Amino acid sequence: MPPQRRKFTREEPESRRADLIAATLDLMAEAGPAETTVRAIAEAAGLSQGMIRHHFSSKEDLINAAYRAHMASQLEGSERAVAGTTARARLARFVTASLTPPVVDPRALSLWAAFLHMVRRDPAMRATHEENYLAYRDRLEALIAAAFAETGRKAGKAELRRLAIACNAVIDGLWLEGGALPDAFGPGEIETIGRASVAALLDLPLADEETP
Amino acid sequence: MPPQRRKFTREEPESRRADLIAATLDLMAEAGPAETTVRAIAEAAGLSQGMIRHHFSSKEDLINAAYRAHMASQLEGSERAVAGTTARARLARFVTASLTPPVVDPRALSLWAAFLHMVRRDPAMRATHEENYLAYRDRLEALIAAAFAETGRKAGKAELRRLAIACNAVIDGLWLEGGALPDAFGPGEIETIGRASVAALLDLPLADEETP
DNA sequence: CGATGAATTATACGAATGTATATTTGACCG
DNA sequence: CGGTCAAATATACATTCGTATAATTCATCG
Repeated sequence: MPPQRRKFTREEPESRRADLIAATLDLMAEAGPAETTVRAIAEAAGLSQGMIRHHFSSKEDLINAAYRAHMASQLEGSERAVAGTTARARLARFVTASLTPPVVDPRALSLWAAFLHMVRRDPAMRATHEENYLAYRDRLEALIAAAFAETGRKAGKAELRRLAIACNAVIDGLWLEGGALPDAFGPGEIETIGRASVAALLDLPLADEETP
Repeated sequence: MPPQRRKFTREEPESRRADLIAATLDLMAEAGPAETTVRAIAEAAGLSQGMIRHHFSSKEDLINAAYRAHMASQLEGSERAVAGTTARARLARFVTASLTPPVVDPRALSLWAAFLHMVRRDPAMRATHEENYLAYRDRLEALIAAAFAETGRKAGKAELRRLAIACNAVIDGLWLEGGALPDAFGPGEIETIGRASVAALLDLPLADEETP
């Protein structure tokens, strides 16, 4: 009787890569970077550990791919459903989308912390990070400028910058606190406070979200 | 000729513990948790690696002690120089102190990220964390309430809570961005935006900081 | 000044990690 | 239906980690 080997089915490399990336993000978020070993990743993906280096050139390569996938998903979350008839409505929905799951999520915060040190050190990851970060802030600044223009408000370049930084900060802070202490807020409380805070910072009434 | 052994001087255990804690925080902030090994800590402290388990019961014990020391230092940073003649001045200085080094610092952000996963898992660290976090928010809410009372403003309990959350969020967000991208802001810009934002959120003019 | 003992160094050990290599197996094709 | 080859498993290897233990050395005290 020969020693039994695991049965398996052949899959497209792309599909396996996606599985490994998903398993990496799960572990990174829930167990932390220290527990995210190649063996743990392979087991979480239901594969043998050789698959990491078969589909990726190294563990670091897999981590980088997982980071890119996560960032893309986050950006997509903020961009979702920003449509609206007026600029103020678009701004309001942008804020709401940025403060709603899956953007605000313990998992997202956990991943952000897990990746921070790697982002600091690895130039490729750092580039990905700054790119997405500035894209988000520019998007916010453009929405603010449009809302101002719509209501006839004038704002200098410097003032616009300050307001974008402030709005971005309150959104980031709520994102952070909502992810760190999800039970400390009632349902919808974070989004409500976020919209009200942006309105107060801009001195611009933001219409309540329209039902799509 | 006997094999030469390192020379050393005896120190108070308390002093050695402090050295090891400082080395741990340095490594954690600059190299990340993965590089913070007992050997690296001992080398950074200029000691041999046996000292970790001689002065602490385990590496985890040392990490916990380092975390407590860091949190105490951070809280002290926010509390510094909150004196002032009026409640509004005290609030303004509290905001400023919370957005000035060493509170706002890439190192502090790095440490926060490094400790996040440990805080999630370890009940003792989690208790330390929530204690300090809520102490900070309560302090902010009390300062807001005092500033309102001073100017004759009335605010319900729920409104006070929402405003404290919002102010806390903008401070946290600026803390995060200032630590993540220190070069993206001019000197004093973060504090200025922080004070202006809190003033806008509360609809309460905050006097510029008085010279002490 | 020699004995005492804790502080310190040095070394060793088992477990776990990332990587490398060898072997097997499933699916497609002529 | 047998051959082919990449996908997949299994195993081995060197390194590093936290921990444990043995061997020294500095400082204090009678």
